[in-house]
Amino acid sequence: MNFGHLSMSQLDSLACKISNLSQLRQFHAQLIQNSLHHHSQWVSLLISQCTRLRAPPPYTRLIFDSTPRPDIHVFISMLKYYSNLGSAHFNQVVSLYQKLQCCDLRIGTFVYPVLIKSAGSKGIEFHAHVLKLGLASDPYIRNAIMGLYAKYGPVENARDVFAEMHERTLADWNNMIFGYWIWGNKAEACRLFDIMPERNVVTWTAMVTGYARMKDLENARRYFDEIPEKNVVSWNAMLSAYAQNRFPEEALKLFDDMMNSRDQPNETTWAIVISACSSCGDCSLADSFVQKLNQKRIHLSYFAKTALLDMYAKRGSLQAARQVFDELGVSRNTVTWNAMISAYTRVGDLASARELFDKMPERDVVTWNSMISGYAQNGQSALAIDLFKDMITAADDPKPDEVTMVSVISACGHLGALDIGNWVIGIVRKNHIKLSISGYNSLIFLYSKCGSMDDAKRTFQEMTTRDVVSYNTLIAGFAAHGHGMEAVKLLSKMKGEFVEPDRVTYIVILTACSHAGMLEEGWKVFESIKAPDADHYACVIDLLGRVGKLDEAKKIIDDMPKEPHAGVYGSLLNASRIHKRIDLGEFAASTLFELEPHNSGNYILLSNIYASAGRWDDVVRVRELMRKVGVKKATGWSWVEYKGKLHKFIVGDRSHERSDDVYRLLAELGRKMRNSGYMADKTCVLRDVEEEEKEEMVGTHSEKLAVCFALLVTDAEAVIRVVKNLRVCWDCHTAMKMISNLEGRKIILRDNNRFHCFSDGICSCGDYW
DNA sequence: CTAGGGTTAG
Repeated sequence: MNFGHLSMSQLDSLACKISNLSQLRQFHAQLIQNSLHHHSQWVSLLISQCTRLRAPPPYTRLIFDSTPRPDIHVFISMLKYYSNLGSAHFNQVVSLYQKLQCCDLRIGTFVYPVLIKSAGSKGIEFHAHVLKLGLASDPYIRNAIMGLYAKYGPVENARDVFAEMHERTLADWNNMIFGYWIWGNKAEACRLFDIMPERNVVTWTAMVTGYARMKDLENARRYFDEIPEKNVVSWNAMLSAYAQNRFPEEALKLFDDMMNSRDQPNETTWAIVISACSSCGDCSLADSFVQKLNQKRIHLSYFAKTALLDMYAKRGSLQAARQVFDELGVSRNTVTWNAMISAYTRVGDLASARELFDKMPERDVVTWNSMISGYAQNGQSALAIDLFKDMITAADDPKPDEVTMVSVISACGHLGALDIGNWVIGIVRKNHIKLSISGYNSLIFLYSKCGSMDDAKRTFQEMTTRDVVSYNTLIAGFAAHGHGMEAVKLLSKMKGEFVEPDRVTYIVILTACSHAGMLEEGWKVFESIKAPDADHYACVIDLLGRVGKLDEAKKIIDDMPKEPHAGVYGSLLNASRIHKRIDLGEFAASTLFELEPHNSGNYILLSNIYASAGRWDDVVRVRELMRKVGVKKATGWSWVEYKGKLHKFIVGDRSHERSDDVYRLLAELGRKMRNSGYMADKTCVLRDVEEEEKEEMVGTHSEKLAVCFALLVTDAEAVIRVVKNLRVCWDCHTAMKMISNLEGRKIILRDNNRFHCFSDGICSCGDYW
């Protein structure tokens, strides 16, 4: 195609026929080829097509930036483009405005409404600006400002501007109604609806979305059915009302009605329908839709394709998701990238997620949150915190929001990093981030995991509304500290406040009872569970097993209505170790070797049972079995927080800068221990991984390294807080008692199970006697 | 009117 001999009006009608992005790109290429891209009118036309086709921001911006001398129409079409995107691109808009001022163009007042609308939630920042310019009384500017306050609040400002208006357009009424609904003022919205001089389909649709927002689907439907002349938007509003309120089946039923009406679905419709399928969990239905769309050769917008991507990702078809992502090419926007990143983190592929994260052209809060929570949820708390630090130091990047903070606070909790946690809480305060229930829950988690139960309780009490997670988290904290009674009390408190316990509640309550040795209370709770699952059985086996009722425990396993899983036999094996029951230990272990042959813990437990009975041949046999199967003893990390940094240690690792001092102190402590009569106990065998450290005391476990580091750097009054990511074993526990006694220090060790408070050679936990 | 991110248990 050659544009050279086409007239302007011919080109214009050609541009309006463009129906997708690749055609747009061809058109663009043709303009460049014919050197027409220097002409503002063509650029402006091109950008309006970008708006119509919802082209991605980087592409559209590229078109704008490649224009040597944009005129006012190019600026306006670019601003309109941003205002149509819906999400705020404030920085871009500001830079456009600055550029506009530099361009020595005559700026008419008609620019300001567009400018205000295009800046999204931050458009209000232009309010002061237009006041300063003395333009605030311009009717069009007033409309824009009113609409903005209606959308982003405070809605009172919108009301005031609305009240002072001399002439109100239908759009003003609609905006005001829309604003009242956004801010939850149903009464005012309905009042305006009743008194307004005329209504159009937008008005009715605003009522539908308003009621949907209040989750009042019946009224939403009532208004929907009354709409005199529906359009696609009304249908879409009702469809998404169903989809977002978890009635995907209703949505799909309505979609059928829509197909039989004179309104045909548009791209938005497809986005809603696809996400409805995705939340339905009905893969085959979604597939049949996609098939139908392909057959009819219906073009899906990048919006709908992002929904499709997410649907594939949530169902676990990562390749399909990636294919959609790749096909989107230049049409990808931030949301597409974000959806793909979270698709990867969901399956634990952090490397692929990070690769995309680093490659992305523009990152928003959700991008950062996806990556940070990706790390946090895959056990990489330290990386989550590091990335958060990057986020707040990066100049151009978005400010953290509540979701960010929830992930980061939780990460600090997992690490037991209270100093870093407090620093994070300081950032929450400084940035005036309002915490919701989840935010408070993460605080309770942080405090519980750091041993500050008073703060955890205080946070819990400060909450005006608590959900089941609030209770579960605090109960889990009590469980880890051995506070069984407080846990049980909370269970009745939550019932009194009509918060329904869920399966996690029962797990944490049973754990609490078990740790506190509260057999009767625990049993009562277990019996009250309506449909106990295998996890609950594992807890109750642990409860019985710890107090020595192993035969009863075994009988319960035999009579279980459901198939017992590894956790159930694990509880039995552990109890067999505590009570030296070789018969049951062998039974449990042999089952476990079949269920999870690569879990080294089971082999270690069994060999410890044999060792405690002096059956060394069997110990050797288990060790050989491990070698044959190819399992190695798991090695765990331990760390201490010192001066806002985590100092991590692991068996055999000497990379820490104070390692030489640490090992020297360790040797010295070992000598002191032997002199005071401590003998390496033979019950802790299978210490192969620690062979290299034979010369030191009983194997050098990571927690001993961490404690020695803390002894070196902290003063004598400070409490030493160590966190280990595995369960502390018996001989190390004994060593901790000795160290606390020898050094006269209080040591708090949190393993992945519970708290151990050592002082004067005694530990608070009742686990190792 | 539409797509993406968060808390708890063993």
